[in-house]
Amino acid sequence: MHPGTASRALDPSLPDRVTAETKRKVEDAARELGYAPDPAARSLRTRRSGFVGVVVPDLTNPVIPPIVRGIEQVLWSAGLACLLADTDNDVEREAALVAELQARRCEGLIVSTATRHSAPVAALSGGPVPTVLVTRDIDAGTLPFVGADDASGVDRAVGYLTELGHDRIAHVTGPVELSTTVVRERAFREATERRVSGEPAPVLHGEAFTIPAGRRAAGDLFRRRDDITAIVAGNDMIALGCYAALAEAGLRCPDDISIVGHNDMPLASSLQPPLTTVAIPQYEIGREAARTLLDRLAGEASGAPRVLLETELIVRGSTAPSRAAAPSTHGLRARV
Amino acid sequence: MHPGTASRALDPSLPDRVTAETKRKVEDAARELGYAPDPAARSLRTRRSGFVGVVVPDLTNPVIPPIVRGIEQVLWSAGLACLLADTDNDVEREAALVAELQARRCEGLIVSTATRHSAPVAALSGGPVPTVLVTRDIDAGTLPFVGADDASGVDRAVGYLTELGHDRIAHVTGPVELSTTVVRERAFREATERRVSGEPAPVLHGEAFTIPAGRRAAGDLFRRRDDITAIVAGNDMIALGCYAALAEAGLRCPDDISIVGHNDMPLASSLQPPLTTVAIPQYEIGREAARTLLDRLAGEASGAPRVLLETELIVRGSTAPSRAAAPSTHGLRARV
DNA sequence: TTGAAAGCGCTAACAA
DNA sequence: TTGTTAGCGCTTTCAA
Repeated sequence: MHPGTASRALDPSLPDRVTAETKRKVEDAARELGYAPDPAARSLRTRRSGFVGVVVPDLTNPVIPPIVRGIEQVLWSAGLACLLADTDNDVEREAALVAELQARRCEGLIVSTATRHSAPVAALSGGPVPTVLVTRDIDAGTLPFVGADDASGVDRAVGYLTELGHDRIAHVTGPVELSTTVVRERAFREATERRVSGEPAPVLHGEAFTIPAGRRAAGDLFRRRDDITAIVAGNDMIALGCYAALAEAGLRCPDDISIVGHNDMPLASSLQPPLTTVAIPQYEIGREAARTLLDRLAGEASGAPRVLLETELIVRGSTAPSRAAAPSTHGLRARV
Repeated sequence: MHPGTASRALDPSLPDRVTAETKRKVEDAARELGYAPDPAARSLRTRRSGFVGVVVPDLTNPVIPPIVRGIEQVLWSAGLACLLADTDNDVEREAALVAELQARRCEGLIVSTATRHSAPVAALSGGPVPTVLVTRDIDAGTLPFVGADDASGVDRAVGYLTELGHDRIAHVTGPVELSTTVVRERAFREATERRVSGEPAPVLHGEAFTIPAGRRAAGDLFRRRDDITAIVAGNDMIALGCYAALAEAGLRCPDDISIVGHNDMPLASSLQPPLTTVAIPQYEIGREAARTLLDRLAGEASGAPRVLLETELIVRGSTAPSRAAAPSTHGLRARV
């Protein structure tokens, strides 16, 4: 038996390069000897490493794991393994890990970036390793992006609130360094401009997608305005921060103020009150990002497309008709 | 310049194999040319792949991500990359992924197994690839294990409940296929046996670590017993299931029944009531598992040690003094 | 259809 | 200390 023949027999991509007879014999022998081709040698010869790098900002952020699962699942079934790298939302770490992943000859990269300004990520466009961005875009817009259609989700949220009679709606955002914040904020401004008369709706910036950040920003909001009857939160953690600020201000949700979150993270329905939120198809986003990368690896696509998957407004207990609709009990006015 | 010399200059493990002068020259040239050694060729020569496989049962399970982060962080700083594989709690998938990871020549494996009976995982012991189990052990006990000291955590939970005057305590477990369930259940039986007089405390089995499973099991419990005043839940999701079953039975937590969870998952403090729970050091468990693997890779350890990290009882709002302490208002008796 | 041979890029052993 | 050489295990071209 000759190594070349064996190699041919074991290669499933070109069948019938050998006799059925030889093929069977080779396979039997391989099984008997517990033989499996050495990936390093194969990789050296074929110039393909067989894995892709997956860069995430923080695995502890509840939006991320389902996305990673989706990615991982599609990639494994395409015969590719995932090298996982967590940047901890740190641009320097991100730069180091991206470099390391390239040095390891990943065939492709799927990145959820630390910030929309990330230079190391932007530098990937036009480079040798095909890259797809997931959930978090960069300003440059030069790389393929797969995420949720947050804008239409926010628009629907604002629409729902106005249907409930709210006309004093505020937005408490996440960190401005993230594209998700920018997109949601713009969508909020446009939606309120279109649907609510009067002066522009207030927008407060949280410095992170965390409960304390949301609480601080919402606290500021309540100190400045006592007429707000509804809040669109940058995400569900921010919404939880709003819950806390509300409680501190002696207000109740949804009786005094309605709140809408974003993402429909796990346990959103177990909170008190259960959170009305814009759900994004996290798992499907991951799968689609992986598929998009596979297309590029196959050389079947180019450019920097943006794939936006549909969102859904999940109505739960944190939203209710505005009491401001009846002017005499106008929102927070009651307490001043 | 000769390739051998360059290779020596670039190898940080044996310093001073070359002149400082040559070393500088080589490094400059490398930088200028953007040269980085090809990992496949290096791997082929050195017989080291430079990565380890990380097998998880479900990245969506809130206990897992912090552990993976810990693993990933320690491993990266040791120059090893993580190949991530999610088995979705499926033994066949687990078998396939473990095989694939071995075929890819992982230097080591860190596994959180799908079940404590997993044959493919058990087969890893004594095999060529060093393996460390994390959070979930196998019955065979033949592999190194790193996890939390659940037993003492459960013991402390039961102790705390008895201090509050509870003497009718039940346990709603997770799935019996997991070592965590077995350990916690045994600890519960021993603790109640030691601290509570009378007949053995009731134990109900949930079929998964999910809210519906906890709800079903707790519902069964309430149908069978109306004297229970406290529940030790198999984990926090089971505890949430208990919340639901409680509400359905027209009971309140902690007024009628106290509940203690396990893990202190994210948002446990945001639930209503905030969940009293046994916290496990998830991140540190991951780090320690990675360190344990590194020891084996360095050949500095053998055997199958069990490393148990300390737990902590976090007291929140789901536990309160037993009303049964005052016999006339004895727990659930009030409603029958 | 199969055999033979070359070579992917590196590192380790040996020679100078 | 540096240069030279061989070979890791595979795939692929070319020849038979």
